[in-house]
Amino acid sequence: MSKSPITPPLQRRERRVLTDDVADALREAILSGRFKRGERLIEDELAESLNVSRGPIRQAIFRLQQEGLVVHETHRGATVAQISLQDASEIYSLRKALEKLAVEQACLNATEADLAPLEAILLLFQSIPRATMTRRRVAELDIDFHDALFRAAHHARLYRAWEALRSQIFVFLLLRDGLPEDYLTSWYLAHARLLAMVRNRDSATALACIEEHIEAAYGRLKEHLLDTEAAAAR
Amino acid sequence: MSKSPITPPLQRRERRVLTDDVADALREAILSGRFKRGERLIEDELAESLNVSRGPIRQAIFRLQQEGLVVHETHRGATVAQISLQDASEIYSLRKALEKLAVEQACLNATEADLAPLEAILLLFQSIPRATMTRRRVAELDIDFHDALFRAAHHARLYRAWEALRSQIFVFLLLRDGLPEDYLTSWYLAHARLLAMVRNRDSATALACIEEHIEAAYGRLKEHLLDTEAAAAR
DNA sequence: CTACAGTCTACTGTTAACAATCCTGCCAAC
DNA sequence: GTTGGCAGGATTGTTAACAGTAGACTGTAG
Repeated sequence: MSKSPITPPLQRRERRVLTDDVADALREAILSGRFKRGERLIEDELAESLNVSRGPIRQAIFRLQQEGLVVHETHRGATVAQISLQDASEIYSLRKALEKLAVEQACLNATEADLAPLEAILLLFQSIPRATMTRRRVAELDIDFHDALFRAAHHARLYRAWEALRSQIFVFLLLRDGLPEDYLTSWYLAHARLLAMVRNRDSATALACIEEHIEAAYGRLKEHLLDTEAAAAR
Repeated sequence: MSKSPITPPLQRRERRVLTDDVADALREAILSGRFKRGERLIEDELAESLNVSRGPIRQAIFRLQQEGLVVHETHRGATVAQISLQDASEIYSLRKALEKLAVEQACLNATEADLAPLEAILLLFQSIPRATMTRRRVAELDIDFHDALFRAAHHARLYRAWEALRSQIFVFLLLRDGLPEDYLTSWYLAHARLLAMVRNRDSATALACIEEHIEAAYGRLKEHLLDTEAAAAR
């Protein structure tokens, strides 16, 4: 996920605190694969390597647990979360429910200013030469698009539920490594269509659209997971 | 919410830690109204009154924030969350989405053992003399019933999303203070019907049922909030 | 009376030392 | 060979002291 480009004007600039930095660092380390799945996160080690005391590390770990990137057991410590087919099923079924609500609410509440970021992401996507496009870059744009959609819904609790899923979805998006041309074009079309429908306040069609979109994403993911699983079993 | 009566067998008895106790104490204090809405939670005070250092208090506050009972701002401290009509709308729209998914998944995954607690709660409800029934007791049974439903869905992430809403819903259930006879009977009927449908794996009807149930609950709540708001304005 | 600057206090954020728990490896007993 | 203690080390949970910030308070000038 890229840092949000526009800081909203005249809003109380929320102060960053050590825990925030630590959480960002750990999240990045996990997402970039520097920490392997299942690896233990030892507070002392992290504290030393990040030059911080254990307090902020501790809080950051709890935050990442809430994001689903880490599992923590009392007196046993934290480990990087592992993902299974079952997890994928959970994540995408919940995601579908949340995105449907988001679309519905966005159709009701979104102003044109809320939709501008979605438009901007699509334009940005178009402006990037296909040759320089990386899997990671697409994943970031994808997450940013949906993030903006959830923001446009103006539903704080829904947004927090989405936050608990977001990083886990990002992990999935990074799994595959090919970037076929037809994926890029269909990515653009699907998102552009969705935006148009929300803009038209066409709730029913938008709902069908997002549902299909998420299901397609899950289908591709599942296929990939089954493939790699089969390959690993060999 | 009453403590769960049956501890599941052969499961790693998760050790309780100070943070857990503190979180429970604070939650109880908020739900019982001992802490008023908007009241500041001062770490030092709480630490002293609970005879614990500030560490566990801190963590407990973050946990309650995640449950939506408390809002926390950097360098400013935590306050007990206040609820508005807008919040009620958010909570019930999200709740509807989550419960629909829960019902769907429960129809797919629930074993008879998962449904037994639901049955038990209904029996318990019947066994309590109407005269001794309190608003709080009904609220606890209500939350417990839905909690068991979410458990029966066998969907860890969905359950965590529900946990982030549960206490807030409980607050709403405690708001009104009358306990009309027809409310009690319709409560029983609605929940019994829902259970029967899940047991029959009748996903479509169960979905319609839960949707109606949540919408009715929201309708009653909204009416009440508008009433008290109007009364306060006078 | 209002607007503004500087100080002061109460509180949160951070640190580092202390206590409790879990896990490992070892050894003895059966 | 397997089971059951029993140290010892590694790691988390807890505490208490230190550092930094936000908001209130005071006093002064316009």
